[in-house]
Amino acid sequence: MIQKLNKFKEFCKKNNLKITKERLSVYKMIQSVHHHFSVEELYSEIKKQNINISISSIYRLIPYLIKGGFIKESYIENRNVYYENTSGNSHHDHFKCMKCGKIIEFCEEAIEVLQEHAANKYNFKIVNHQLTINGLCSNCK
Amino acid sequence: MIQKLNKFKEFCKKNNLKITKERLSVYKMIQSVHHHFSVEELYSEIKKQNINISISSIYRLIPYLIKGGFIKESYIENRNVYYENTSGNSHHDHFKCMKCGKIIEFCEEAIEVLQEHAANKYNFKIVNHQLTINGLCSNCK
DNA sequence: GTATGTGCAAATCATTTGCATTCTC
DNA sequence: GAGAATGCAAATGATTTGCACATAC
Repeated sequence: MIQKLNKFKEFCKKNNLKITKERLSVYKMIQSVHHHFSVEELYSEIKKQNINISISSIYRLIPYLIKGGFIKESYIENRNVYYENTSGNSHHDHFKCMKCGKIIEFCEEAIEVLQEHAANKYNFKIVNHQLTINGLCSNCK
Repeated sequence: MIQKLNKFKEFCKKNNLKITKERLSVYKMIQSVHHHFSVEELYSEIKKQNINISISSIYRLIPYLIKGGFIKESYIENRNVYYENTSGNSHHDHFKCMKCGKIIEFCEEAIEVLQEHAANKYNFKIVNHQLTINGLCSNCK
């Protein structure tokens, strides 16, 4: 935990970002949220703890958190962008039920291998990917 | 061509949608656009042909076109949703260069097979999917 | 002390909606 | 002729930005 916090502090220093209580509170919240979150959700969670912060500060921090590899864009629902903590359990993709809206995570190791294969053909260097499979979940189909 | 147009007309009838010149002009434009398009782009293309239409009418038609399987959401760039004509060449996925923004289409048949495999495990019925691989293209890496 | 970060309120911008008018069937 | 579709202008809602004040280093 402390190690992670230090990693974040290091990152700030390297990028000439000042370590402020606002930034720390966002970072800590991201570590404690176990699934996907939108900026709006982060904001209200932090507010619940009576910590003062403006939503603009969160928006301003997000690009740095992505750049530093702390979070990544996970999927987009309606017009809301959802992020996820990258340090969580390994990579996964999503099934999204078109009827009830449920999001199911899954992991299929072999898909990643094929992606590498495709990327090589195009001389493309993969950084990350997003795969969302739309359809009907077991309850709705 | 005519066959396709008839397919659209059939669809309208089945769904109690009136066949208007606005809807036809949108449909025709979608058939003639060969790659990805946003609503804004569709709108300006149609305008270029001196056809009168309001952008709201396009927005109102999009959900039906998706429901009817004529187009599908392809990817989201910044805050713009891009669609593609589903009747075009077979399914493909996208590489997106994080530096220059270039979008490269690719197709890796075997990935689809693995998706089916994963879906079976979860008793999930696949309708479609979106896979975007982010990274660096050959010029930028 | 200076440059950077913050909160706030106003601006953006894609998309949606209300409503009066105009069409399709 | 009735109900649906359209265009327009105004509303929405997530995100961004300008600016005066506060803070980190």
